Amino acid sequence: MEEIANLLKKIAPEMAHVVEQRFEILKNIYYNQPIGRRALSAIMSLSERSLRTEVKRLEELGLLEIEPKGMRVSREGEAVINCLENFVYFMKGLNFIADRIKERFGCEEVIIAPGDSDVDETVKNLMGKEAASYLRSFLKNGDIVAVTGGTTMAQVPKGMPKLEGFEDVVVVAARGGLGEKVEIQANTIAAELAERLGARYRLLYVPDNLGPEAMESITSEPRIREVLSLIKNADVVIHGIGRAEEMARRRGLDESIIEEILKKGAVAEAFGYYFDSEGRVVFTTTSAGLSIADLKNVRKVISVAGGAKKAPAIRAFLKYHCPTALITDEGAARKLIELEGGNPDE
Amino acid sequence: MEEIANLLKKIAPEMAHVVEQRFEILKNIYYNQPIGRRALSAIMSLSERSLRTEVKRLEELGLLEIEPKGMRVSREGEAVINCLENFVYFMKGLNFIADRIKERFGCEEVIIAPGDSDVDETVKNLMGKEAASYLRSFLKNGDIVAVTGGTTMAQVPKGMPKLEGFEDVVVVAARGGLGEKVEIQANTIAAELAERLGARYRLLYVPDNLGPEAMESITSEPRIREVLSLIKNADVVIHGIGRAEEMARRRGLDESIIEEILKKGAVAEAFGYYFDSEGRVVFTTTSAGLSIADLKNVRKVISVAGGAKKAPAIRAFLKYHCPTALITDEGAARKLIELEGGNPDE
DNA sequence: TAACATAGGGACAAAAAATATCCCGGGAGG
DNA sequence: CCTCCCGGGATATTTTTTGTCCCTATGTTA
Repeated sequence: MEEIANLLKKIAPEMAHVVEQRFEILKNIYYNQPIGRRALSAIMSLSERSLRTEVKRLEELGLLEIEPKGMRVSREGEAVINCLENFVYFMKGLNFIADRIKERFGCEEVIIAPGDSDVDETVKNLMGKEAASYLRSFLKNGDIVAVTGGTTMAQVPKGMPKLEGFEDVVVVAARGGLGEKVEIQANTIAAELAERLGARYRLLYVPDNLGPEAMESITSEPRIREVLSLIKNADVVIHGIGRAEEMARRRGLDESIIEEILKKGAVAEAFGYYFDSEGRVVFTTTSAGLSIADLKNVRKVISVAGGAKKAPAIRAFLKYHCPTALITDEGAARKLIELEGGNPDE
Repeated sequence: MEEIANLLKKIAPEMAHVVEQRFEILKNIYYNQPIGRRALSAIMSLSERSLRTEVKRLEELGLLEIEPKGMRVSREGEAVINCLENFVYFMKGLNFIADRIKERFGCEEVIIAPGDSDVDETVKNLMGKEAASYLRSFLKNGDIVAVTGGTTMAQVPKGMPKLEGFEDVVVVAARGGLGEKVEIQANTIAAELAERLGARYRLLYVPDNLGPEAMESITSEPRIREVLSLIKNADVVIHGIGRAEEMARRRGLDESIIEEILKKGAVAEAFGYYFDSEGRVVFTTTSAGLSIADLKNVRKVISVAGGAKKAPAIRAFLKYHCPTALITDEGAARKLIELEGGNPDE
């Protein structure tokens, strides 16, 4: 397949754009159906008119159904979306970019979803799907899986089909820490993922930023201790990476502390740790859960994060610790190569 | 590969067309280089201007070199031609057409070269190559191979690489019959094919249309008898199919006889036999060699014929006897489906 | 050497296609 | 009932493609 994609790019590079765009349109409709032209043209940055001509084509090709309620992708269109994803991957040269990231940072696996989640929310679905299918590829019954929160992480359980045979898997939140919307909290994600896997789950309720005494008293609770011990023995960790400032705000840190963190050059956050652009830990929230030093002992670490804006954060984290697998998107991946002084397009 | 071609046709058929056209252009330049725009636009039925834009693109893509002497395909262009050929096959849906022909006429194998040899002489090369590679796939040392003449058949030895290990193969002309240009006579082709295979060959010099007495005296010659016995025991027959009128003229039949043959509805000729559109034998030239009744006993029969104009002739022959393999081209294959009341494009 | 054929490429008008903009009637939901 | 969004038609404008004609360079032949 890769050869054919390269061949086609050689003889008709325009085709890449056309195919990518149509794929993008189809995908966006799929995730928002039924949707109208105007709404869609707003989501994608495309003039309504040019979207209309494309849509008309897609309808003629039978990939799309246009109803008074809006547009929906046809049965055939769905099939095309699924098949096309891999093809678009090669068409965009993402395999090449993935290889370069692998080589540069030493990851075992790098998976890049086409698109940029900064621009197109649906790309997060793809990342979730990829993370889920990667997890599935090696997960054994009896494993302990720790997960963190975040909007991207929230897509991981959604991308996982209902499975059986994982009754002895335990999914657990990697860190305490609330203060976020419930649907993107680690605990929620852990529960959802467990449900998909047919596995068990354990929740961890430890607020961020407790004082030392309060922390001690909470972590001495037997139920909490039990969960913490699970976390320490996690076989798999799936986690998001955030931009330092954004995460600090979302976690409700004091403005003075935020200022201090940023002054120290923090650009990335993961597990409640803040990293500067060289991958050094510059600040730690006092919360219970997975300690970053434990990462080395974890069998599989899966980092999931995308969006061009997050590229510096991803880069910082990769410099600190190279995960087993990085699941990202095209926007972040291209930017990452740029930050490393390369040109994504060869 | 087939899936990708179908996918591409589904989501961007215009692009598929562009790829086909560029491939066609590249191929035509390759077989005629160095060639100018005007000459090329005459060969292909394309306006000079539109060819010019395409050519410019191909040059920008580095597949083509434009020199004062004319255009030539670059080294990379050659690679693209080679790799793309199979892909174009699926893109044009030729596999689908081939399957339909197989099913309709019961052939074991149908191979379709892209293009139409009526329009583009170079397509005959492709047919020759396909025939050669098919022959190679099953030929055993010790086999007897009988061949006929014709312009298309002449491409079969040219498409055969020099081989070893076929020292005990004997290639022989299937029918006597001269009156053609030497380079497309069965004897010439037999000799050439034998040379490529590293095999032996035997020639057959029996003119067409001898009187009964002359025929008898010739066929009683020991050397002739020996060749005839080889032919009767042929393991493989590779033969062309011609249009009845054209062949009758080329063989130098009397005008009155030609008229009579055509009156009987003859449309096809093979081995010196003439068939009407229903596949009935309506006339036989009196010549020595393979009798058409012997076809049934031949292990492998390979029919090689192409060009939209020949479709009725091919159809007639297929109705008489379904060969093991039919090697034809796109023009003939599409027309064949049409004649059978189908639509080549589904 | 001069005439000739064929090469690529420039220029420009005509045609076609893509694009922007606006508006209309219709159905769903408040 | 009104309002909002839906698809789709109509039209003017811009951009791209296509058709035509001519020019000059280069290599070949008489």
